[in-house]
Amino acid sequence: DSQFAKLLKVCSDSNDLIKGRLVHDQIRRSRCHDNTFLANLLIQMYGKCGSVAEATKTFDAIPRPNEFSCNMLIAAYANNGHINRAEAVFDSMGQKGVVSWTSMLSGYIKHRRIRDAERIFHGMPDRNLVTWTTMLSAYTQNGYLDEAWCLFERMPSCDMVALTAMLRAFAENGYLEEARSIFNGMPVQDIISWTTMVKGYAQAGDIDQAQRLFDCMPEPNVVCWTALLQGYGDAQQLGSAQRIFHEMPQHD
RNA sequence: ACAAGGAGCG
Repeated sequence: DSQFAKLLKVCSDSNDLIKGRLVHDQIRRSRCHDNTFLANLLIQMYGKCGSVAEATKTFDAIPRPNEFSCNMLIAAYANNGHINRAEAVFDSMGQKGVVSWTSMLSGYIKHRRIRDAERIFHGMPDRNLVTWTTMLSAYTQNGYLDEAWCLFERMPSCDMVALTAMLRAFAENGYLEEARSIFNGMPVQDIISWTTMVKGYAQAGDIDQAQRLFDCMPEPNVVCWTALLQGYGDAQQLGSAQRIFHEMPQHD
């Protein structure tokens, strides 16, 4: 059954509904057919693949759904435009943990219901780092830089995810120095924060600074290369873009 | 063992 779990995660990650259904068939015919753990992963897989009907059916077939089952279903609904159904699941839960609350928060944000998100955020019994960062992303992804910074300053703790979200918000709004100071203040920069900073310079039109930072990167991956390439494209420096394209390790 | 938050193209 850990093999099934691995297969289902691959299907989820690659949005492969066809393969996911095949795995589901295999599970049904195996002796793990009543395994709640696997059923939960099936809900997740169907949700990621956009099949709300099958996610619902799988959930309904679980004799005793646990908190994971409910949270997977909430996410499946919220991510596929059924916020009202997500609410119904949420309301039906007896004990609502911080993950359930945060999943609903995330659902409202994906529907751009920022006011509802704020209401949930302030009304929650508990908030953890993910909750705070989810609320932060509501602001950063919708152009509320002041609100984002205000929330960021009040966060009890933060990590790479929160720092990178804030870094991007500064960069996108033209505050490159503030973005850079977050970048420099990170305990250790990872590939995503590097790419976000490079992209920030490129978007601001400072392609030279983007290139300089890129040159300092320990191990640029294809995402970083593409971001830089796009920066040269936007800057109309097609010669440099071509050079970058040929310098890329795997240019396909 | 499984759930919620951060990067480019598609």
